Order: sequence, then C-alpha cells, then structure tokens
Amino acid sequence: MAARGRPRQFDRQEALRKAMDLFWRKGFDNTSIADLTDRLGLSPPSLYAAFGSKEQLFREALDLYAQTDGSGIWNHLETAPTAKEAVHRLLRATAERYTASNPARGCMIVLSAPQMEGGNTAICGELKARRQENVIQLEERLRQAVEEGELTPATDVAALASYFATVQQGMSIQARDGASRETLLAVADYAMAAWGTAP
Amino acid sequence: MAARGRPRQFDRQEALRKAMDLFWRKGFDNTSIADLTDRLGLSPPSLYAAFGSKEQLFREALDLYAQTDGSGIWNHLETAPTAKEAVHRLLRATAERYTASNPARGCMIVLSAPQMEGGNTAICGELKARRQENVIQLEERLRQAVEEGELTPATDVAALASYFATVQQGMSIQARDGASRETLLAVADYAMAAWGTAP
DNA sequence: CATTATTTATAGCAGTCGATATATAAATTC
DNA sequence: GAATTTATATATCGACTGCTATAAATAATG
Repeated sequence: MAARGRPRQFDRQEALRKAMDLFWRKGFDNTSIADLTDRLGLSPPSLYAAFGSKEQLFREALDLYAQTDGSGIWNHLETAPTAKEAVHRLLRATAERYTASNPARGCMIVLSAPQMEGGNTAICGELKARRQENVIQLEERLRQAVEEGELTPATDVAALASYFATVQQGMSIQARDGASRETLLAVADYAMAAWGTAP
Repeated sequence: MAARGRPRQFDRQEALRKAMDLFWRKGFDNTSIADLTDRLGLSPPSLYAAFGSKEQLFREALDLYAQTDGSGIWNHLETAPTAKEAVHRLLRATAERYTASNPARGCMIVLSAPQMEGGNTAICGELKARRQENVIQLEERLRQAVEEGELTPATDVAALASYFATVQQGMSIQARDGASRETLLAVADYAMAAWGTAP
C-alpha cells in the first residue's frame, strides 16, 4: 500500500547524510536553514515536514554520525583482545579517522557545538552526555582489565580513563588545526606509555 | 592637560576584563552586543567608541587573557630548570587553572570560537595561530632539551610536542565537561609517562 | 559667555535567524 | 471523474544580529 498523497521528491536518508556533513564541518550554530536548504536541495517547508526542526535534524544527524564514523572508533573497546590493545586501537583509529577528510577533520561530538553558556542548551547537553558516555565506556573497559588482572588493583581507573579521553578529545583540536596523520599516530603511541604506570 | 570633551564615565580596563569574562564563558558568537552592553553597563555607541567593533573588542580581550590567565600556564616553559619539569609544570598548571572558576573552566583560546567553516574566519584564524604558537613554543623547548642532552637525539620533537599539546588542549574539553581538579592533575602526571620513550 | 570636543542615551538601520501561512502540484482512494 | 492527502514553491513572519545616525549632556578652551 503506497503512501496516500504526493510522494516526496528527495531521498530522506541522503538528505540526512548531507545535513550531517554540513553540521560536522560548520557546527550547529554556524549551519543556517538557508545553508541546509541550499545543500540538500529542499525548500524550507519540505525540510521542516521531513525533519521537524533544525534541532531535531541535528539530533538525527548526530545519531547517524555515532552509528557510522563514530562507531568505527569506539567499537575497538569491545573487539580488541586486551584492554591495552583496545585503547591503542581506539587512539590509532582516532588518529586515522580525524585526519581523513570525511567530510571534516576531528570529531563531530567534540567540535560541532561549543560547550558554552548562551547557546542551545539542549544540544550542548546532548553532546556532553555522549562524550561522558565514551569516558564511561573507557572506564568500564579499564575496570574489567583490573578484574582480569591485566591492570594492578591499585589503578586509578577513573583518572586513567580521563587521561585517555583527554588525548582522544584533544586530537580533535589538533586535527582541526592541521596536524598530519603521521603526527597523530605518533601521539596515539606516545599516549600508551602511561599504561601500567602509577601517576 | 586633560581631555577636551566630556570624560568617559566608565573604567575602560574594567569593562575590558568583564568582556573577557563574557567571551570566555559564552564564546565569540554566543556573546551578543546586547550581552556586552548589559554586563558592561554601557550603551552601544559607548562600546563602539571605546573598542571599535565586537571583533576588535574580542581581540583585546584575547590579549588580556593571554597576558593574565594564559600566561600563568605557558610561562613555565621558560622558568622551569629542566624541559621535563617545564612540561610537567605546564600540564599541572593547566589542570589547576582550568578547574578554577576564573571565570570559566577550560581555555579561552581553545573554546571561545569553534574552529569551523562559516564562522568569523579572522577570529578562528587568530585563535588557531595562538594555539599553534604554543605548540611551537613546546617544540622549541623540547629541541633545546635535545641539544642539551636531556632528550636523546632520536626524539621526534614535533610529534612529542603535538602529544603534549593534545593533552593540554584536551584538558579544556574535560574541564568544561566537569572533570575534577584531582582527576586532571592525575591526567597531567599520566601524560608525563611518555617522556623519554620512543613511540 | 560662546565655541569646540567628546561621551552619552534614544531610537532604529539593514540584514539574517529559525520557522510558517498560503496556495499550488501530484499522488491515492472512492 | 471527484474527493482526499501529502509535498512542493513562494513569500514572508516576528525576533534578533551587529552596528550607527541623531541629538542631548558634559567637559575644556577661547
């Protein structure tokens, strides 16, 4: 049973991907409705009918990012054989992804809305929650490593997770500022020196 | 010889400091002229007569930041007895400053304008240049350490500088997201494990 | 005093923002 | 075919943006 009225003349998923690219490159505030309608080839009413609002469109684009480009980084926490190898792969994947122009350098979740007062509070909160969720994933993988004996029980799991998160998030800044892939891969390797040490 | 016309009824330096606070907390785009005139207690014409434009006011506020809060972090590169101690102090000072509410968590140069397309290109470029200048300072201090024998000549100075810059800049994100002072101090200590290792 | 110079407050400029009212076009259902 | 439903394009809406023209207020200068 086909839809009742006039069929939509654009591919919703393709439009969503283009919106993700725009938000990723320009951020939430700097991407205007006019930017979106131009790039997506839609009129404003079509965009609003399909996605609700700029904020809802951003949230959908964020989900798409997390399921595609973002996933390729954080899934290593679950697939690598050891915790050390997991973190190493996570950081090296970060270095590679953030320096591929796909379509923007750095992480959409870190860069697309500055964590500031005065902006869109809901969007900033959503991005912050996703960043913290990644830190918690890291923390849980490290805690598991302690339980399995890969790390000493004296390990300050929270601090170590924050350290690796600091490096992972800092790479977004370095990537946007033009750091090369080789440099960021070396950064990932340097970062691993903290493994097994007590601060 | 006093000024000729009607004297200005506000303290320019105090107004500048308040503007710095606002830009630091809310960023360049999210701080409107209305925000500034409200907080500084000025009418728009007074603000423009004293500072020229929003962009020029931001640049002055940025200079003030670099000379005050920013300086307290990076001056350790020149004052510490060894390069290792210099970097360690730099990172620990970062942890302490970014977690003091003075008036905002994290670094104004990293956070106050997202390095994005579509925003104020000149401002973004200015902030990027200042970040890169810090990386170069780090790099030169490490190169000096190689020359003095503190680091082995095989050291990849550029990559090591990028690594410490990554940690230093990443702390801005962690601080804005609520990381505690103790956690960031531990991050600074963990980061030093890379000293003297080859990636 | 009158003149000149500078700052002040009021009001509003043109432009952009996100979002929509209205009317037309294109499909299914009856 | 007529009626219904949905998508489209045009033309805005009110609110806000950075910024400024105008004129009143307050000082030194002559």
